[in-house]
Amino acid sequence: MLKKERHDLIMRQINLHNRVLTSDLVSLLNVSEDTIRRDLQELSESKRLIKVHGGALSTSYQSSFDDVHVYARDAKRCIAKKAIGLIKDGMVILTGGGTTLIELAKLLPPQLTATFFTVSPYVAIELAKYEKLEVILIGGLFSKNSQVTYGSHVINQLSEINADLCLIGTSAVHPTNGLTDTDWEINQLKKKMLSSSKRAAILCISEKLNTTQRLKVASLENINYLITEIDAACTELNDYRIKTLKIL
Amino acid sequence: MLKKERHDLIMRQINLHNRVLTSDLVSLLNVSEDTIRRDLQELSESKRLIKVHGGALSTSYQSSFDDVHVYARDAKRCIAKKAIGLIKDGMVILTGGGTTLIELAKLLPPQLTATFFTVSPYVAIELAKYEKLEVILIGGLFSKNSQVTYGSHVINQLSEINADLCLIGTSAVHPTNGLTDTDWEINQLKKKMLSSSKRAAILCISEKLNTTQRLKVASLENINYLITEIDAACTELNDYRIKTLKIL
DNA sequence: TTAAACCCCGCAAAAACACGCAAAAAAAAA
DNA sequence: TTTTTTTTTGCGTGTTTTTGCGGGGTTTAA
Repeated sequence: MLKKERHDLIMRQINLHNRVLTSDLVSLLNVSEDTIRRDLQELSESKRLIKVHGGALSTSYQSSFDDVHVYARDAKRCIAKKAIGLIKDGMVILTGGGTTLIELAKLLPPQLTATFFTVSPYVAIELAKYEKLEVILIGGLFSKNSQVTYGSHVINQLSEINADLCLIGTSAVHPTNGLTDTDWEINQLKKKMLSSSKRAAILCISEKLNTTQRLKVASLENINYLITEIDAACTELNDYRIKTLKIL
Repeated sequence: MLKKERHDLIMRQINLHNRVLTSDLVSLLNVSEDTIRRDLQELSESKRLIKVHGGALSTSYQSSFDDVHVYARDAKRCIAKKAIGLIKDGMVILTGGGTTLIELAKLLPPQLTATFFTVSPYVAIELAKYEKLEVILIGGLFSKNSQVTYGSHVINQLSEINADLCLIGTSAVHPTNGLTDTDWEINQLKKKMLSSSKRAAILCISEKLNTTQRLKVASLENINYLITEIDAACTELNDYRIKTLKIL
């Protein structure tokens, strides 16, 4: 059999089943493991599949949301990196949705071992790319606006969770008004998320500082970390310097 | 033999089998390897075939590489359209994951009003684009392989659901072995999904017909609809014609 | 911890290939 | 027809590609 044909058959298997085991290919194609491994290596190098221990995966799933334009991506990445500094091996993390959290999910250290609960399918999909993470997607009604799960079912499940750290984005932060939002259901959700975690970090690009929305989620006193893309020492953040809130 | 005749014979072989081995041509035409190699070289230069190590391929041999991301997409869309025919306003639908289901989610009629339960974040994201659909993402552990939620928590939630129609893809279908799969957890999940619905439809591209994987999900008797991209009257499907199974 | 499965690396044999050369064949010219 | 020229072919030789195997390391699951 020609090598190209073999590659073709392998790709067929991958496209058919989304994943394939090296051992299955060995018996299917009647060649040695080494040959299969070398084939997978090559196909992997040309990005036609993703090689993993014991076999290979389809690329089709992995590349769905990569090239979406993200507003202020650099700022969000900067925030994400700071937030990642809070995450240690073995922690249980609870995350909300939003582009900043998705960026964060893309920038985690590859060898991190942790448990992530999230209400965002997008975040879950990104987190699932890390071998060592346990990812739990909290289920419930799916919000068309916020693209997260919400509603009583989600709230119920959050009651059973006690995370080490909660990471959420926000619509608005204000020195006296604290954390505010526009949507009542999302508001409820964030409140519950905060109460389901020992510590909470707010990820917030600087232009949302000093703004207020209609519905209050939490006071600054209930938050442990405020993370923006600007330097923690910057005077712009002076109004937020209270004892219980660490600015990163 | 004239060179031109040889070339014609080589092309005939190529057109006949889509591929040819150098060694086969040597014994077929009783000339030296070098001659064959030179012929293939020439034919390749005039783009009549594609030369590869060990032989040559037809130019019309489209490797599945060329359309990795859209592999069998047409087939899947065809299947999706047939499956959509089963969906009526007001129904409660339960869906699994997989590319076919994602295609289906993209092709729904815009004004459909229905409730969708799904274990796939991808499907949920697509469904959320329809104004009139209620989308419930069933939460739980998120499978890195299958990209769906799974595990006991999912199973528990499925216990509380009684859908009108369950739509799932499959790894393999066989006339006697029925529905089979490779992953134990996904296996459990599919079993439960089937039992959580009044009717069940299997979405399956024809290449998966007559194949079997390690673990049994269900017999054909437990399935109500088998949907492939090929015509329902096609003889290829004869082995699947049992009273309780409608082929679309 | 151990056993099994998986992976990586380098080697060596076999297969495939490339290139020059000269004989053979074909074509062209005398 | 004979001679010359061109083309084609097969062979020898050396190179590259492919493949299986052994040894040894790593990962995984019990």
